[in-house]
Amino acid sequence: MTDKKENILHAALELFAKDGYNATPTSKIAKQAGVSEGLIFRHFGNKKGLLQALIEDAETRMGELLAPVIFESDPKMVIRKIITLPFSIDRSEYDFWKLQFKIKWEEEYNNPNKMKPLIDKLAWAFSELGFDGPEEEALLLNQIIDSISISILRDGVEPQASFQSFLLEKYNV
Amino acid sequence: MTDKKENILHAALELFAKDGYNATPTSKIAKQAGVSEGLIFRHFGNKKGLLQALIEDAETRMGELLAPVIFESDPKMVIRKIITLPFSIDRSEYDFWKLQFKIKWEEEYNNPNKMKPLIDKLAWAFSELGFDGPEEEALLLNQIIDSISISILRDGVEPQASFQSFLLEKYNV
DNA sequence: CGCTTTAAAGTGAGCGCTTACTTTTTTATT
DNA sequence: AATAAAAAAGTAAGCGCTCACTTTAAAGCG
Repeated sequence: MTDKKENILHAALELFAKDGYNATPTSKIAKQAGVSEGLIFRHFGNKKGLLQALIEDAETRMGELLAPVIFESDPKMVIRKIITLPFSIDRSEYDFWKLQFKIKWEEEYNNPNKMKPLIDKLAWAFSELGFDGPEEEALLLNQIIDSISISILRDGVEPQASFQSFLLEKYNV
Repeated sequence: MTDKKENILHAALELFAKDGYNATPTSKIAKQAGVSEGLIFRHFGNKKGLLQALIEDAETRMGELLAPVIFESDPKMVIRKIITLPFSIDRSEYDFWKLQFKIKWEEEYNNPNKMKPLIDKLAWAFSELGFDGPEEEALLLNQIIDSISISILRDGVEPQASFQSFLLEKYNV
């Protein structure tokens, strides 16, 4: 990966996250990346290809982020780890995750089943802990995590340690 | 409001909700509305004005939807009504609400404080019911409602009566 | 090593097309 | 015929993308 190629990815990420994919012209990306417009197309084929590269990158990272939860064997720790997750996103990666959430609203990129393995794991954990309706609990917690992430990324809400504690206590983990 | 003006609003709503604002040309809106393109600009000035009209309409409707919750005096009923809300959205209005949620990702249209009155009311209800940390509970429930709406509108998840019951029981309302 | 050849990376002008919006022409109504 | 509403035609800017070309890096070889 050359420097300029990475510059393009970085600029595109920032602009897509802020203004949206369709509202961001390739000319603007090139300008911000300090690169000729043509180079975008040499490296990524077309504008969609550039977005695709960002998405694939994200899928890898999402997998890495969820791995410690999926492979955790202590049910309490599963719940604890998933609750902690959105509060531990690094600021420098906000744009990165914001784009992922934003893109879910574009039909062709949204895959509601992507979270299935996580939800299954949560259901298992709740079941182990003797909750009534572990599937429903899993679904609910997944949605809570989702919505916390959204409030942080979209609304710019400061991640509140107190709210994290509140959740940890609520689930007793 | 003439018929054609309403046709334009209806077509724009559908297309904006499906493809997004920027990806929807006015020519397509006109075609779907069975109207000449110029008429859009006669009625709404410009494309943004058309979007604005849809947003203003939504704000009114949102107020109407939340009024029964805000003015409810029984704390249990406050919780019950807000939980029931996302499950009672009429299918014919999915596009309408989908657009509202989609638009929150555009910085200039997102106003995180819009839900303040509702959250305050929920906090009051939880306080009345003797919950620990009523503010946190209010925030949490508001986010749950938000994420349920999203899963229905964005992911096309069928509203599950069983999940609604699960929540009502969980909150004992 | 030095020299040549090939390949890869990078440039920027510009093309064809679509877009939001405007102006002109037609149609309908009183 | 006069006026307003709608349709049709037109415009200019901006878009994604191509392409002919230059520069830089890598590979082949005596």
